[in-house]
Amino acid sequence: MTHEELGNSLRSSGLRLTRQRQLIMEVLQDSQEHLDADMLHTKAKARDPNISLATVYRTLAVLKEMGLVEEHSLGEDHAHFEAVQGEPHYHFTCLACGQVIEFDAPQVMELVDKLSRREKLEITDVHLFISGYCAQCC
Amino acid sequence: MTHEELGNSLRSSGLRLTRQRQLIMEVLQDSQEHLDADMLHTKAKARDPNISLATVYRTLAVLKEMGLVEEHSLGEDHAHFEAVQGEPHYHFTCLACGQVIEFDAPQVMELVDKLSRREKLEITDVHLFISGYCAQCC
DNA sequence: TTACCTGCAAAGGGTTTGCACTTTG
DNA sequence: CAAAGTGCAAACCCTTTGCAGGTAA
Repeated sequence: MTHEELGNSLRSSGLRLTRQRQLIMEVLQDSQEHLDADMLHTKAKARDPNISLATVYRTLAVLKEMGLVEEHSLGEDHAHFEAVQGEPHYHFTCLACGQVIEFDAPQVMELVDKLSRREKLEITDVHLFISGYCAQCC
Repeated sequence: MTHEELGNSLRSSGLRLTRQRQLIMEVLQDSQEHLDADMLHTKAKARDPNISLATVYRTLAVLKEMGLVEEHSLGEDHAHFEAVQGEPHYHFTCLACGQVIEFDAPQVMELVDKLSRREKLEITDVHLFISGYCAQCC
């Protein structure tokens, strides 16, 4: 997602492309991990020392609403965020070391499609989250 | 789960069966909904006006640890709790009316088993959570 | 120019904890 | 009786919000 693409997406919703919004999007995209709001804030401050945590939260809400960012509860008491990639995928978290393993599983969307047809649901979000202990920590 | 069964489970972990713990377990089992801590506290107070919210939280932690209770994040900012039933099952929440639909899906555990073998994981928890709009709210 | 956005600091709300007292085994 | 559990209130921590000043379009 380029500067222009982000700007267009925002403007088509009547929103503005600010320095802070672009920075937060960049940090999310540059990061392979699943950042929480505080880590994101820290990384963003490295490039804009004045950016506030409130802006981080407000921007995450905007980006989520636009479908550019996903929020996950990875078993902790606070949220983690991730720039939306192409294919849907899911997460395993090790309760000992905290490592997150991503995996895909097309069966999940098949199952969800069946369910939504059967129950006439309009699905907006699917989260499959697994926790336990990884090979190193078992 | 009877009084005696709960007592045995607790004692085998070096814990005690208190009036409060039994009450909280009973309220959870009698309830079909997915109660949050506050609703559980309210229902428990109907039978023991002195029971505190802190005890509810502490007891939920104990029951979770023992595998008798599951905690779910149903898309809200606070947790919901449910006495563990026989078969694993999953949840859909309507973003408009808040209704929760439970469904089972054996494919999920198949998939999880494959993943755990491939990655040599020891799985302790599996949560599949779907949100969107139900037939009435679409 | 004028909405919209930001930073700051304070408020909010669910959850946890320290402590003195009570209760279980 | 000793160890574990409870109630109360305060502390915690993540997240949201009110407001005055700043900024994109």
